[in-house]
Amino acid sequence: MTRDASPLEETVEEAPKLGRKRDHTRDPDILDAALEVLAETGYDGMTMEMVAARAKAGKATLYRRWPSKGELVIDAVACMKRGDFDRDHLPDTGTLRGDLVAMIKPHAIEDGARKMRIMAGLMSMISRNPELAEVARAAIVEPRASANRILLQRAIDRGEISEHSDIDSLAMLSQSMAIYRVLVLQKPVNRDFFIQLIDGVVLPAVGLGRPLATVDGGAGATDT
Amino acid sequence: MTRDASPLEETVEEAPKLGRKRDHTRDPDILDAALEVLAETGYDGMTMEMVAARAKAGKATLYRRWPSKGELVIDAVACMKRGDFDRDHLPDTGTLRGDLVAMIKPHAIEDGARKMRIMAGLMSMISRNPELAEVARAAIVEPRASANRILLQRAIDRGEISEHSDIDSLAMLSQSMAIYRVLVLQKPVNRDFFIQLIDGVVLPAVGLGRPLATVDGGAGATDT
DNA sequence: AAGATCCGGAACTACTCAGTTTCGTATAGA
DNA sequence: TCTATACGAAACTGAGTAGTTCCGGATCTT
Repeated sequence: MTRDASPLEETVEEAPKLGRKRDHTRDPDILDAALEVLAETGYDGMTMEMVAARAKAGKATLYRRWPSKGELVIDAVACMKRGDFDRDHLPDTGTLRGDLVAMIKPHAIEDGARKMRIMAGLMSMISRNPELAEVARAAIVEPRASANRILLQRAIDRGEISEHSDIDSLAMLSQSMAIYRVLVLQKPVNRDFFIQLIDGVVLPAVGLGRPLATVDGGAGATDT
Repeated sequence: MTRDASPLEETVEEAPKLGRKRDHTRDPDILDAALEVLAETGYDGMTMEMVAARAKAGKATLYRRWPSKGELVIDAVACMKRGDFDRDHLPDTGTLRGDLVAMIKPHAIEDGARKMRIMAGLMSMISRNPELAEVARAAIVEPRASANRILLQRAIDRGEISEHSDIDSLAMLSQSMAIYRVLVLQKPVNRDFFIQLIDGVVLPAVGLGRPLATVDGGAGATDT
């Protein structure tokens, strides 16, 4: 887990007297490689050799930095949190539907699909490893759910939807349906799926019927 | 996969000339044991020794009947289809809410939770084994989804909800939220959760507001 | 250039587990 | 009772992998 050495040795660690600096510059490559392999083969299928090969590193380098496969995986999953939604740059189109539709960007879909594949590979481990469960929740699930929560709360503040809406359930809804669709049904999660989900479930659930016969997002959404 | 022998040997198989009949009476125990271990440790964590020990059988007996671990698992998952909802004995209370609430029985919740644990253990395998994916879908997800579809269709036929409701999405909704809650959020899926889901998401989504302030199911449901 | 440190590669150990083989026993039919 | 068969137990084989060790070379600092 990229843990620092104990305070006792730390003075030694932080004073590289001579030679090359302790840069650990290969860490990002290794973590990325671990995520790739994880998405492709799952936790049990992933071997340290695969990760090393993918990162063009030596197995020894991995073990110099992480004490075990489990710790490497936890670190890799945790570092996924970077590069997610900025809470300050969420869409703000003036309508809930516009905001939700604006969240559907090719990059977001692709990123979400990758995270779900990783989640699938971790599933059986997650049920038995609380630390991994927490890290995965914080890195994969929470960012998107909290983004949705913000959009819904804004809609309530605008008076667009009832203040009694079950925000927590609704924030999880799109993610849970997407996970279900990808992992269980093995069907693609694309723009059409999300639009149908928004218009067929989410908006009806908050009391906003379909805006304009579902054919086009008439709600002036600046989606791209 | 409990495949019969090829037609050529079948005559031999079905004519046990002497000695004990080919009863394979241990099969159900072994399949049950496999499901238990699967739920507890996942596909990769499950070993043939564990299954044999749990079923008080010998490893050799397993291999006499199934050619490999993969085939045993597929058979075990497939045989879960038995003992699910009878399409003829679904609740029929006269209202959609009554029907949905009547589906929440302790046994159904427990059974569902077990299936989800099994699903979690199969997740990473499912993405890479189409046959297993299909078997799991047919045995675990389809029965419940189709039960919900029937209830929703009845509500449409009664004129209780709009015929434009997105039945397919709604039928999957409770299951996808339950999977999400159990596997991702690691929170309990109990009666309260389902009630809140029905009143906070499903019914609003089909245009039926909360019936009586959510405090009590005033819809005359004969649930138990 | 010299010295210290990190790296990639490869060989190695120890262990787990899928699948096989063997053998003594229990059981059902003749 | 005799015999064929299925069974449980245990030993065994072979492959794969987590984790370790060692070494030559690359790179940075002085």
